Order: sequence, then C-alpha cells, then structure tokens
Amino acid sequence: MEPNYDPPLTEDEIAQRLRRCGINPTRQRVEIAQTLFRRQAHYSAEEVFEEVGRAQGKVSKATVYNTLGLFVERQLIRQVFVDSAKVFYDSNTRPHHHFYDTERGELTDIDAGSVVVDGVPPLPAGTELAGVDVIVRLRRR
Amino acid sequence: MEPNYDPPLTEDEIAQRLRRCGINPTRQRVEIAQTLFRRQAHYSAEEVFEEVGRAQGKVSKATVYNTLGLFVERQLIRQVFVDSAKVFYDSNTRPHHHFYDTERGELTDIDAGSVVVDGVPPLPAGTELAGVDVIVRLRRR
DNA sequence: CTTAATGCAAAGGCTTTGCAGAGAC
DNA sequence: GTCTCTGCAAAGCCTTTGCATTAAG
Repeated sequence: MEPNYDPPLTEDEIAQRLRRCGINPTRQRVEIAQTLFRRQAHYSAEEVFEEVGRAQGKVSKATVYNTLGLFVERQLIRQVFVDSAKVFYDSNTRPHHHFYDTERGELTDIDAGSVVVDGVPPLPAGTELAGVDVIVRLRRR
Repeated sequence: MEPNYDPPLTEDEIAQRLRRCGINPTRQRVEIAQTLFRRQAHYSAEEVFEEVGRAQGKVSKATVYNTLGLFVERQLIRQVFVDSAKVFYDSNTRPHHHFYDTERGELTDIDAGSVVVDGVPPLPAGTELAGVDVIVRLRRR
C-alpha cells in the first residue's frame, strides 16, 4: 500500500492540518498526529501511546484517548472495528477498504478505487449513506 | 428482511442442530439458541441474557458469554463488529451483509445474493479468504 | 486572569476466568 | 465415580471520566 503522503509532514504542516479541522494544535496533539501520519498504518490506542512516548515527549494515556476521540470526531482519522478486543485508528483519509488477517490481527488497506460494491438495496427510509466498509477477512493457510 | 426459517424451531430441532455442530445440547444452550433463532435479529450478549431470562429459565451471564463463544467457534452464529462498545451476535447463517444505523445502533441484514463486491486485489501471499463483510453505515437525515 | 488542555488515578462497561457445586451418564 | 456444564464472584482489559494542575493568550 502506498503511503498517503510523501515526504513526511513537518510539524508545521501537521499544525496547519489540525487547525483546518478546528483543532488547536497543542504539543501533544501534534505529536500524536505526527505518529499517526508518519507512515501508513493502523494503530491501536495502546500503540499510539507507546509510539508517541518513544519518539516524542511523553503523553498521558488519557490524552491519547481523548485526542484520538477528537480526531475521529473531526474526521481527521477513522476507527476500524474488526475485533472486539480493540479499536484501530486509521490515518488513511482516502476512501479505502481493508484486508484483515484474523490470525495476526493485521489490517492492510485496499484502495477503494479498485473496488466496486454493487447491488446494495435502497437505504431504509429516513437514512442517508454515511459510508461503506468492506472487510476482507483472511486466514493463514 | 425475511426470517431465515419459518415456523420457529422446536426444542428438538434446536437440539439436533446443536448436535450437528458437535455441541452437547444442555438446557441452557438450547434456550440460548432458541432465543437467537426465534426471530431474525442481532443481539448483544446483554440482550441474549435478558431475553433468555424473560422467556425461559434463568441462565447466568457467564454461561451466556461462554455459550455465545462456543456457538461462534462452531460457526452456528457469527459476531459482527460495528461499534467498540459491544459485539453483536448474528444468527443468520446465510451469506449476508449489514446496514448499520450509527445513530440508533441497529443492524439490518442485506442479503448477499444481491450484492456484488468486485475488484478486490489478489490476497496477500500465504492467506486465503475467510469471508467478506460489507457494512453500509447509515445516518438519520 | 480566564479559558482550554493535560495527566493521574479512579471508575466504568463489557467480557473472561477460577473454581466450587450441580448435573449427566 | 468421572467428566462436563453451570453459576457466582472476582479479575481483566480497554476506555472514559473527575478533578486538580499546568499551559496559553
């Protein structure tokens, strides 16, 4: 899967991006965003917590959770649900789907450009489309 | 969505079905299965617990969880992940996908017969297909 | 100063586990 | 009697919340 940016975003670019989403770019938020956008990947909250702590200054777990929640709410990132154990946070903002390796617990992107989902019945009355997620579950053979 | 059987299964039919999956049909297991198959629906563990307690003899929460886990393992039912808060247990055993009303937290089946997912890239090396889940997320308008 | 953000620890919700007692054969 | 299942309560895990402290303007 190609990265969704290249080269890596600078701190200033990150800050701008946060501002564009109406998010005040504090040190912690910028560091979390940097981690999320550094490489195309799917992180659990725990992984973000560890990775930020390693690469940058320490950020508390509460702030990690609150910030991830804020980013999701502002649609900077999205959540992926494939497992009851934990939520994945996905920083690929382009339309895409996922392979999920059920044994390794790994998510991989599938570009939405190549995928067609057809034949979905009319939406129930009073609703509108919020998104279509395709999860291709894999097992090792 | 049409029910996946009709009329309702008798206790004996349920027991047979459990045996076919290699599950010893105890009272609790049969009652839980009856609840799950009574109508086409998606239950949280909590809902199964309450519904069984109301309709049948009481079953402990531990047994509900253990039994649901057993049923999933034996592929009598499947889990659906759409929300971090809880797992849905789905007793529709035919291939199908889901609408998910994000505001009401309601799942509705989409028959797989009508849906085509095309253009999925080749599976990663060493893996085989375990299933394709399509979740059509809806919001109220 | 005043408002917003952070961090710690405690609380919460869902789920699993340990283990003693009940049931099946 | 032996093996399995059940149920309670305790523990576990991920996540959220309350609240005092710190940072920002």
